[in-house]
Amino acid sequence: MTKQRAVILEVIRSDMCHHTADEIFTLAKEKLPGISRATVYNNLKALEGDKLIRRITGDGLSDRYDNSYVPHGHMICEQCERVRDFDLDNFDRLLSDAIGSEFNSYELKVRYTCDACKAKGASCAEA
Amino acid sequence: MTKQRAVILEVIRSDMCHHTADEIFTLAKEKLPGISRATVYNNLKALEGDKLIRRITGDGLSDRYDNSYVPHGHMICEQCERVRDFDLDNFDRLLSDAIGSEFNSYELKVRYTCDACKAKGASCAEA
DNA sequence: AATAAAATTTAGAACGATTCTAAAAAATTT
DNA sequence: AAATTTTTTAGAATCGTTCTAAATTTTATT
Repeated sequence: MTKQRAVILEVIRSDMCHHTADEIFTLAKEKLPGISRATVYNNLKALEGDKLIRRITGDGLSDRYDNSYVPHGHMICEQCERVRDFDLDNFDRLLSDAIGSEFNSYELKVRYTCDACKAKGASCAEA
Repeated sequence: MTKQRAVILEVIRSDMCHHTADEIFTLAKEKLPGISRATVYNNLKALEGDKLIRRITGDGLSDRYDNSYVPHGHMICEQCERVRDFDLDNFDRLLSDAIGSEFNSYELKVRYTCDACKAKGASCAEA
């Protein structure tokens, strides 16, 4: 656990936002100005390997990183792109029944419009 | 509906595989040798806009295209990367209850090891 | 049919996110 | 403290996708 890795993990754990690698790079640089982009990517990969974080792929945009490794649902507002977590009861069982096999992991993303955006605009940083 | 678009749609509908843009480009070129990569991308976007196909993002790799627009689950073998469809009963209802809101679409991907790969290797093209 | 206007195609450049590379620095082992 | 291994750094390279501008095709108008 180098100091770079510690800072990166701290950034990811410091709030509930699901940051992109680039956001993590920017935030980490505030605490460790000399840090390199490659180090961020290296450590994000290592941290996921250690099951400390989880990469969320496929908003079509950049990947994001979740401060929990345990699979759960993500609800993504199509207006503000804010990502929230949610859970489904007994979903693991439901899934393995549906596919007729054990599985290694899953990814569940729901696109919707959040309450805030139904009225006005908002971004993850704001609320 | 230009002849390029017709060929692209035909390629996507010709089998159950969930092809990448590049695979679709290669297959389309067999029928229309002069076709350009940009045309494939343009038409994939247009076809999704017309709700004739659905883009599947985030295997970490290239996006893939589904010959159905209706959301459903995808089970992805981690060995051979073959993608299969599956459905969950009443999943729309379950989801909207879980997130406490209506939603626009969802994406559900399960990573597992398919039966074929539990024994040997296999690719989408083979079986 | 001829003309004009609009939409589509093409080839390749540009782009953004991520990965790779090689050298320097830091950490660990002996 | 010397040697070995791991990590970091900066920037180049890569990959998938989007953009651009010119050429072509299609559609609409006479």
